[in-house]
Amino acid sequence: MTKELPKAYDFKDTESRIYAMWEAGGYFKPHNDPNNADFDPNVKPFVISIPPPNVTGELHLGHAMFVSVEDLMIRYHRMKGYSTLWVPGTDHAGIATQLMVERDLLRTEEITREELGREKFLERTWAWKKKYGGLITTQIRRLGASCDWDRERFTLDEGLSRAVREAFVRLYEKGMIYRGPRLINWSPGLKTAVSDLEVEYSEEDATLYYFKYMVKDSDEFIPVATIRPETILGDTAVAVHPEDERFKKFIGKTAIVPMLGREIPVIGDEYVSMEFGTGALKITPGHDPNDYAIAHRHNLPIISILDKEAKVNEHGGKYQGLDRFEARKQLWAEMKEAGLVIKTEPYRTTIPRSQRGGEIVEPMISEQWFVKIEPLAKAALEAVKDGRIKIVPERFEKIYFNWLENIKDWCISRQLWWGHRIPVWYCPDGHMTCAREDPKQCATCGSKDIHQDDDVLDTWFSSGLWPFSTLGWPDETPDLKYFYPTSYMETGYDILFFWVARMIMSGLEYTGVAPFHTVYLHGLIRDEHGRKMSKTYGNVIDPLTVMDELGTDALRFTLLVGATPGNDMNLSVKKVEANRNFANKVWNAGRFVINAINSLADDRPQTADHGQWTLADSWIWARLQTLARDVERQFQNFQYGQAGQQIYDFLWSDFADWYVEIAKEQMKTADHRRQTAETLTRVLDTTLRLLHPFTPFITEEVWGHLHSAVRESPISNLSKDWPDALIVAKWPEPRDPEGWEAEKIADFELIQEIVRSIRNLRAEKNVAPSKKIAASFSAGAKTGLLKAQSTVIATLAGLDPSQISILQSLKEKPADSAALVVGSVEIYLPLAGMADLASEKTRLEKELKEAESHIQRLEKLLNSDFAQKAPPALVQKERDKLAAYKDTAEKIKAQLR
RNA sequence: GGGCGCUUAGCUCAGUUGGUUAGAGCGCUUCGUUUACACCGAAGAUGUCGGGGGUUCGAGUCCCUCAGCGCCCA
Repeated sequence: MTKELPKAYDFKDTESRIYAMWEAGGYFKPHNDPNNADFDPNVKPFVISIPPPNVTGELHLGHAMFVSVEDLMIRYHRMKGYSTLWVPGTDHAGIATQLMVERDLLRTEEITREELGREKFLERTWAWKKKYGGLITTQIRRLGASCDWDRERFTLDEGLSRAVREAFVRLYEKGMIYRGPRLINWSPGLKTAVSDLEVEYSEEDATLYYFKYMVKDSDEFIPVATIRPETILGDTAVAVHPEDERFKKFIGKTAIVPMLGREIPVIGDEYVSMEFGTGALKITPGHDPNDYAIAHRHNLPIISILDKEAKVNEHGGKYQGLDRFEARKQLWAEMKEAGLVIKTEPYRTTIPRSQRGGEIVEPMISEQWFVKIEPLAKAALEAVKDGRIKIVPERFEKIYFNWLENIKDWCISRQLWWGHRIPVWYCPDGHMTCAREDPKQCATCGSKDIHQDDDVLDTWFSSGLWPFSTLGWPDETPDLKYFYPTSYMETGYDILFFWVARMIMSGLEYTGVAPFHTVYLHGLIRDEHGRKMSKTYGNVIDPLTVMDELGTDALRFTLLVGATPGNDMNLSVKKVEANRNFANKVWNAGRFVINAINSLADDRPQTADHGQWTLADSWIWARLQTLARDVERQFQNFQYGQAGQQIYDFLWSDFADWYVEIAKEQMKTADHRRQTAETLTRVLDTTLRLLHPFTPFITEEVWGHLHSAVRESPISNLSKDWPDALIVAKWPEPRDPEGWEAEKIADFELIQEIVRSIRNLRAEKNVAPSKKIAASFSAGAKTGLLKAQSTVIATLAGLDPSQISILQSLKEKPADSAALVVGSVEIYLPLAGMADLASEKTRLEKELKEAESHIQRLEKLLNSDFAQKAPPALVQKERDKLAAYKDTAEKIKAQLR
């Protein structure tokens, strides 16, 4: 006998213990490991690489989301028998981590990274990583993540760094990487270039400044408008539309840059819109992408007027040294004095801001490294177009195509210290040496005086290699050979371009195959009213707090069931609470079943073998099989939320509310005790298996108790092929119906309807729940069924079993009784004194009206084209319904007479 | 400017080959402490499925259109 389980599920006591048990049991490791002697290459693997979180980050709901979904995918496939591997790891997150350490240095030691020096700073950052790097993985464990921690990777590990180096050198050797001065997005706050993706555009209030571009040797001027007056200092032309009657006479003339006096040409270009602004455009190729393109067409010089901190440089004349915004103010004031100003007006426009720091990004000419992206993008496009990779939900494929079709070369160098340093060395003559191993001398001239490029690579360059670099690439390791390509890539749609697209490009380029065959994208999590969670707004939900208060399973179930693929979800603690209650329901259903099993050992009479299956037994079994089929289908279609909801409904409504209540009665009879315990066991076992990927802790815990109870019981044969832990139990495979199910379900549903209508009437008439009442049934064709189920009906509807009469028909209707009509069954409840005749009449009239409205509706339907054109089975179904309503109506009418 | 998504009960949302009385959780009303569970049980109320048009025997579901909200790209 096991000892009594507590009334409420205690997740605090359970979760860490269960996780430790799983990990110690080696269940997170693929059962078929290519590094072991007994490896079988024919066993199918299922592999996910984790989206590596920032190594120094802290758990947020985005992490909780992807861990929940991926763990569900992993557990499902593990139970299905795949050799399942989930590769965990973390990302060095260049900018974010460096900023964190810099901030800390400034706060604690009032020292900048420049003052400290590169080497020392990197030492500090590694120390920081050591200190905080384990936090996020610990938190991911708390979510129940069943990843193979022995295979954990970090993007700056030796192996992964080698992969980065290899990837860079290969591209370099193929001529797909180049270095040069180009117009890039410069983040003055971070003092580094950032890629196009790292710039966000926001619509803001700005000012449009109108001023005069004086034409040389004349009093005439061309009016020009700009948002950024300070860029006037870098103008190298004024452009007008060649057809513009107002200005075309100036084409070929010379204009004078305000305050600097520099002479620049007036050019004609069709890019200029005659309607917009003044119709004339100042051209600043050093600080505007469109102007940059125009400058190329017209061979204009390019002047850069800002330095790395976005202060005006030596090209800005007297404004040198001023911050860009300060320069704007001062220049404008002085232009006003010089009579060059026309007007200013408020203007709404899009402002480019740094995704990280939030400050305004400055387009600037700068020497950077780029990847020629077109051939890579083309291959990545093909892989999705021809179906080698499928994106779920499908609509994101369009978004993916659109991005790749318009992609520009990728700026991969960053002026940071924390990251993979660019593997290129320069000698004094400017020769470049790009090598897999650190070179000792220049490959061109042999000079020993070489130094490595100071820049590091974009963090996403290394994340792009993640699915294969984590498996050992570029070495042909057993892991790489067996587990690559991986199976699903699961992540948020917000990094479709940043990460997913780049992984696809890299995978195809370096390994020749798509790195995964399915991309599953989940949505973002918002607060309960759909607002973005933000610290300033104070609506952030901390997953750790939620787990502390309501349990991991409740959080996971909420995230999994509340979301549809690719759609954002609104989360509230209330929802998690509801699912905490569900966990408790699972616990108590389990407790009931275990008690039932344990009770088989007592000395109450029971048959050794099970008797005839009862209607309830058959019904719950049929329902369970339907559930298994539905869940399987939903999993195949990535409809995890739907699957979870159905399991929830089955367990709570069908199993707990109906079957368990009936089982209590069945357990009292010698003939049925044993089979009832068996059915309870089988159904709970299967349900726990189906539920396990959603709520792994509670299911494992309950299943463990169930397992030991069964093992020590007279029905121990049921568990003979159960494994040691649910996590590796066999997934319930769907089976085809055997043919008997529909009838049993229909019969049981009639019983349910009868019970409900009796309960309803009792409630309406305020009959005390404890009061057992008599009942007469006129059951017609259902007499046999009702007789067989009279105990069930009596128990559930609060009838006195000794005062039930079930007959084909009643000669006359019992006096002083309230009548109920359920289909063709009439029920009489002697409620003398409780039910007055007048209200009885009203109630029956209401029911009659309802039945008649159905009759009307169905007759109309069946007289329409529906009868000819709809599938015959469906038509028959409606005909049957009509017959039933007619029967019901007749019986009610008889009552009213 | 282009594209995508959302609009279903008071709130938050499900609803995938179109099948005929539209579901859940929370909230609300009434009753109940029966030996799995009050983190519970029983009963109940609540919807012109954003508006309009179309296809169809049949539309929350497909098509067109309009409106509001949100996101992505330029």
